[in-house]
Amino acid sequence: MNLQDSAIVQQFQQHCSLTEEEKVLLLELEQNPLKVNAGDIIWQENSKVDQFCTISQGWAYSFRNLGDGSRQILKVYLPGDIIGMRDFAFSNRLAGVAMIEEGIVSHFSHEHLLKIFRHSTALTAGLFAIACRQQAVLTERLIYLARRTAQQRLAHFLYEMYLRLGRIGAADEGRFRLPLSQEQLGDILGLSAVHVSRTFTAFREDGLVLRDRHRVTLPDPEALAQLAEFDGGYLNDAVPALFFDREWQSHMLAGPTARSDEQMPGKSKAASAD
Amino acid sequence: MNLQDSAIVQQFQQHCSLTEEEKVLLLELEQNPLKVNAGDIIWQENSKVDQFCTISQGWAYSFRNLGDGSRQILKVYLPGDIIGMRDFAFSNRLAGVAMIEEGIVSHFSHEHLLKIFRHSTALTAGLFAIACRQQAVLTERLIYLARRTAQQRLAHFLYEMYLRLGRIGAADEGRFRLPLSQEQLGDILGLSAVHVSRTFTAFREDGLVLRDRHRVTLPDPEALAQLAEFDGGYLNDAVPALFFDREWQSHMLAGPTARSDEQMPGKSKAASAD
DNA sequence: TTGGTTTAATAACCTAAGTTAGCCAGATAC
DNA sequence: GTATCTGGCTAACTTAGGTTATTAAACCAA
Repeated sequence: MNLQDSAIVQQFQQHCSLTEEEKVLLLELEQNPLKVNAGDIIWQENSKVDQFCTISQGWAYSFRNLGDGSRQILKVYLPGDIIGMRDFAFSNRLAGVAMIEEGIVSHFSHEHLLKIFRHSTALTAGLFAIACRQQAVLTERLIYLARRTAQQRLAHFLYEMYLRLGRIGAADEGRFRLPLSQEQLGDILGLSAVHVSRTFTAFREDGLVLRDRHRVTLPDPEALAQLAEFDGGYLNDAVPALFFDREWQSHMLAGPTARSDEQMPGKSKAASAD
Repeated sequence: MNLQDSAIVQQFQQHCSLTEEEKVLLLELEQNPLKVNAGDIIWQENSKVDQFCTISQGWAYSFRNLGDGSRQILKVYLPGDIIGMRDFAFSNRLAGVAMIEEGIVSHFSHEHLLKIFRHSTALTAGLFAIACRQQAVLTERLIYLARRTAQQRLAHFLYEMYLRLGRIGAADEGRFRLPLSQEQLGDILGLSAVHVSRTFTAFREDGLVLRDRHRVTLPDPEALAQLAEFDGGYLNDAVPALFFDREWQSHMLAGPTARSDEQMPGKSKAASAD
């Protein structure tokens, strides 16, 4: 694993220049790559929290099995995402995580996270920002699960995936691969599989979404976004605090002890680590 | 404001011993107390993110106004909570915050948060844990908004408030004050006010919840929890990482430079900062 | 190939919750 | 005092989405 291959390093560098030490700290997160198969459980609900994990290939999702036999999918993870950081505050997992398709994951420990906290304020702020972004994504989902129609929910999800996939180069011109069954989509959106099917049929008739198995085409992504009342603010924003922090550091550390690559990025850019 | 008055310090000390420097860092969060009235807007949706805020008296809530004129309440804040940390990663507020009743809030800056990151790994981990807990609470809400009936939603919310209020000494024997109108409850639970009323009526007939204006009585809180399929794991858990960190520090810093109050708490206890 | 399994489409029917409206009880104002 | 307003309760009606079932197509294993 070198610098260019690391999706994590790339994400941090989108909004913040990194020192060599910081790059090493991040690369260590991907030190133990492990090949996993479709359907593999990364960890079970209620299992002991001993480590976190990054995903560098494949799709995964976190889920909760509910008392009535149904299931809620909480989040879909794409390459470059950090999995399970929420469990930092808990001794047992609040949700299970499973692979949607085969891929590569790397485990890292609590201790490593604390090591980052101790050694780099910038990375700490970055991780904190990632946690905040995850909360924002969750909040957005909460709103549309609570208040929107099935069409809006599906439209919102598809458009969000379109944006996320676009950022990692896995979508172009409204086309992307979506390896999820309608049952899984239902578990994401709080809908029955039957109603997901009905909704896709309605979208097909309106020419909003074309779906052939796992290939999805959005002829007019913006129309979909409008239907979903999609407001991208929660995905596409700067991290002002990081920027400020670098300013502060270079101010205080100016002189022979200042780090070598301490330039300000012209304009801090969106992070997609969620 | 002295040590004993600070709800924030108390919360951190529930699960981690603090050095004097750390206590000062936390106390500074409540340096600028401001009296606010019922209905006052702390900040508006989309306004610029310039600071965060702690609440030491009164209730508040965060909300989003939706396109169709409806509104979703995202979170209810009680004394001791930190408000708006999620916005750390954004330049504009994703949600507004308003007071439910009069109270006291204290603003603090981005810069102060970074100062904490720089000066105390323990506080950083604690703040990170708080952010994780907030995510857990949000996740729980997402699940019941997506999957549960109106009765379960209301039962879950009431029981959660009962636990949170109990922890700050504002509930006893199933009785507490809940200064929320049925319309506000509907905005929290994704229900119409009419249906909230119907659900309260059903609970009253079943003897599960008695409500007189803002006084709520739960004759049998556990029955309510069972109805809601309430699993308290997301509220009541240790923060193992903090514990580990102290162990590490005392290991490395042992000797004359070790801090004075560096004892391990017998058993780390739940934090309620969410 | 066959037969089994998963996934998807559609129809028929059912139910939980939304909507609208009317009414009453406390507050608050004049 | 009376008028007004807000919050809450109930009833009647509507609707979005759930449930069950059937069929067909795609995929997979032997």
